[in-house]
Amino acid sequence: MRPPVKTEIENLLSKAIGEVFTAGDASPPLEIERTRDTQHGHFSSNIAMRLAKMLGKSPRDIAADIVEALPESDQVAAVDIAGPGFINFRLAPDAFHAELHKIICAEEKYGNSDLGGKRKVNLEYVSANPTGPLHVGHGRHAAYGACVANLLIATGHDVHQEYYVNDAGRQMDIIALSVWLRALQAQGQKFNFPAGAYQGEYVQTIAAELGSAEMPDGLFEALPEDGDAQLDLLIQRVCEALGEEGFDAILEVALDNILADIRDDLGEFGVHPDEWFSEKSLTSSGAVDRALKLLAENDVTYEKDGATWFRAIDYGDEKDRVVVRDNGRTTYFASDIAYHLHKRERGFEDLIDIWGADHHGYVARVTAGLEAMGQPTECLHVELVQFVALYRAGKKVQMSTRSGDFVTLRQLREEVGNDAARLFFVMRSNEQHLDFDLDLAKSKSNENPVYYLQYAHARVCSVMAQLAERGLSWDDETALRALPQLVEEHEQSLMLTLTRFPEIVEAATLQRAPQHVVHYLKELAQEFHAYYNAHKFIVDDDGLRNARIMLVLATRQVMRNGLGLLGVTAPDKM
RNA sequence: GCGCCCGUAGCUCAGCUGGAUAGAGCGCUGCCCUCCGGAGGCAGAGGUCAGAGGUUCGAAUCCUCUUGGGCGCGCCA
Repeated sequence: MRPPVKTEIENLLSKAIGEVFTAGDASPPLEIERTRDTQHGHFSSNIAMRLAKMLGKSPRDIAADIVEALPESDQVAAVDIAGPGFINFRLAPDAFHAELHKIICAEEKYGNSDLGGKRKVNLEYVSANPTGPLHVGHGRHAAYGACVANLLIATGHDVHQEYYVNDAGRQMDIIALSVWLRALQAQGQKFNFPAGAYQGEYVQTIAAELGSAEMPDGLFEALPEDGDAQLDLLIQRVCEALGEEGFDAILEVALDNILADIRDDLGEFGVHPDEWFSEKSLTSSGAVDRALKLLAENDVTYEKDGATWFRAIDYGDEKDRVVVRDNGRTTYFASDIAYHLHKRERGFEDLIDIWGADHHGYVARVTAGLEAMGQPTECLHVELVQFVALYRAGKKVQMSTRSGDFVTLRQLREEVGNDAARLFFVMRSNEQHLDFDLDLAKSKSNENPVYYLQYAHARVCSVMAQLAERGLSWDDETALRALPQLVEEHEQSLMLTLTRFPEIVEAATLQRAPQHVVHYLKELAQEFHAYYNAHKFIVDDDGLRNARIMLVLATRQVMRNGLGLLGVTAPDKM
């Protein structure tokens, strides 16, 4: 299969440059861009201007030399020099026709590439604490992460998607305590439910599964004022009353329930991690101890105030970090560096972490940990996702995790549907705050981008149905021969836009920016709708009709592929 | 106080990791089906790219400073 048009131009250009400047000195990287205006052709290179200083010649002279040395190509119709020294390429109609054919043949694979070269990538996202149902913020993480995964897969990376389950630590103790207390209440025990415990209704649902619970004597006696200290004491007393095993059993019930709920929720949302990686397993497998030992061997830990500290400052962090507390328990951070080391040991070249923006201070810490354990810091890529604010009737919906008063992902999905949720979550850059307009997401109007995109797809389906109704069918041989008849401006620009898709996928992947795909699809839909309004596709002329149908089918294919990357369905009818 | 992110049309945002005259959608003004789905399309008005310096052939984009907003600075996870 022939290379994408852009690659063809790149090849031509680098050949020409190699011929003109045989000297092996470092030349600036080739940059081929789409022109904004077709007045300047279709592709443009600034290479002559980049070389000007190095060669001590004027950009336009250099450009002339390069153009002179440019090999012939049936894909290029014209090359000229413009402005300060741009080399502009105008593609031959043939190039577009070949690309259209390629779209039709490649089907769902159009846009895919081997950019990644089977590189092993570990992508960790969501990783919400299993202490309650996912809320809308997690939904954004899920949608974004899944899109990045789709992009990486489409561009030939070997992707492993992971959800890190924080099933160890104090938060889990608190959820277990919360469940237990609710179980007591369900049996008629009267007491004030602690403010710091988990308030959500789901806690009572889980408590109902627990069956009978017995109130230990003096459970609430002489509790300290401080909320945290209060919880810790309660946990300690319940632990004593039930025994370690009894308490763990409750914890397991809570964990299983909540995790099952999260798994279902994500599954319905089209998000399917390959692995649910348990934090606890890092301790039981000895991975944490190994990491700590490695740090000690590298002489980057020390003892102070009864705790073990990691010299994070030496690796660019703001302060040193505790890895083993004075009570002997390892910290969350210790698990996390062990986890990242473990990922590397499993053979992943790139580790992509998707975290909440509130974790940005954590980046330096984990990077420091990896480096101190002898790992290259470039292997870690952290993407931060900013917060989501919901708007209903123009007003911000108040949410607070603490009081259990938050909108869950499931509620959101039920209200606006999976497609709208998936699209809205990735419409904006991940590092930008997202204002999620619930009314817009629900509206069946042209303002709603979900409908705008899906409508373009459905419209093509409708055209095909109409074609069949008239007893006609599409024939690719006829279409191929007749492609030169597609001379209308709408057709030219639609073809041009279609050929950009692989470049968009590539750019979106490299920048981990699915919103590029969204914006591209809007543009494609816009051009298609304009074309639809301006011209009839089902015309009497056999050739022209088939050619137009081919163009429209290619549009549908790209729309479908793009929506697929975003995790949004492409319905035939709406 | 220190660190990270953000500031582009009235509103919500793009701007392809330095390119040619800064773009969409909504809203506003005026239009377009005897038609394959009007859930659509066309045209117009609307900008000191927060501000000031700098880097260079060239800056909304990169670097400093100022300013406004968000977030973070635990032996929590």
